[in-house]
Amino acid sequence: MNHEDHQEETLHVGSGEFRMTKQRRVVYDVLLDQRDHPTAQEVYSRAKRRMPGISLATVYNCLDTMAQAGVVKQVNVARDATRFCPNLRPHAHFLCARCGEVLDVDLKPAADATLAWAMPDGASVEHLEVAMRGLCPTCASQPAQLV
Amino acid sequence: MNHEDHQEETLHVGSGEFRMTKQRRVVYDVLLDQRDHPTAQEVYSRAKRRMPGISLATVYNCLDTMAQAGVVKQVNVARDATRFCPNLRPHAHFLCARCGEVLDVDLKPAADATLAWAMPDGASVEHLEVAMRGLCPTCASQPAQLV
DNA sequence: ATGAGATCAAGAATTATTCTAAATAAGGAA
DNA sequence: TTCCTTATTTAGAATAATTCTTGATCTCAT
Repeated sequence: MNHEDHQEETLHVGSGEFRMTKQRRVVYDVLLDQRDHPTAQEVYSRAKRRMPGISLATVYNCLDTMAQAGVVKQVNVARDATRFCPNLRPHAHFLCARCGEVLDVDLKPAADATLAWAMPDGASVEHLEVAMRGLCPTCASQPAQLV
Repeated sequence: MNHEDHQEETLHVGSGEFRMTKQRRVVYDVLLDQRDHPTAQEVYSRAKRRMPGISLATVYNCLDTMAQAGVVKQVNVARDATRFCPNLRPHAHFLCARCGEVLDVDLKPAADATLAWAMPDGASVEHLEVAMRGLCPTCASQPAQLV
């Protein structure tokens, strides 16, 4: 008998644990295959190409579940929709004001991102999110836009 | 003739310039008087006590205008409503996961917050927003919550 | 005083996200 | 297998923050 179509794996990563269902697999693969920090809507569009019946609610559920489990990260660089990324290294995000692209910016080896900040004595930081805006290398080297 | 009631001042601060109208004055004073990073709704509630006729749309407009002008900062620590603060020093924000309070965290003197990050070559950073979550000193020193 | 442009008010519209309820799928036990 | 319990998915309604629209009002310079 052939198990391949129905077998699921249970993943233990980060803080949580969750079943890798078909839908979650698709959503996760979407994030892995094109690492451009898509929004939930964008993930939904891409996921539908692979699994036409998938629903937007499910995409939200999957992203949420995986974010809880620590398998993907939620990214907020602007005030619009939350974006998602499967990069688990400690990193910041850089939104290019001209082209709109979102880049990962790695933490330098052995660096401590909180070091520059005068943390209140006794505070414990569990989570850090760094959002930068500016011009990406490509756009910065381009002549100023005439519009 | 008495000018006091109608006279306006024009402020030149940061990048922009704007007229300090009665409504903007009220909104700005609300931010100055209680520096707890209120949301637009919260600013609206407080502003109405001083100027009952003010509208929510106007509060949004005022906050937006002043943010553009660089007189207040928009703060995004969680995914919920944007908060506002009149602190113009370079600083990060710390959201206490237990009590919900938002604290300002100053940049250490002469420190560079981007130093810890491996910025792509040639990128120019115009804006940096740092959001931390964890336990504030008060909550961290409290015994663990039973519930 | 007057006219142009900025600002304000009220409510409708938009949009991201969450919630609800019912249907389906999965894993374990007999 | 077959039955049972629980988790997941789905579709659409509900929520909530924010933006937009329109007409009224205010300000400033003339």
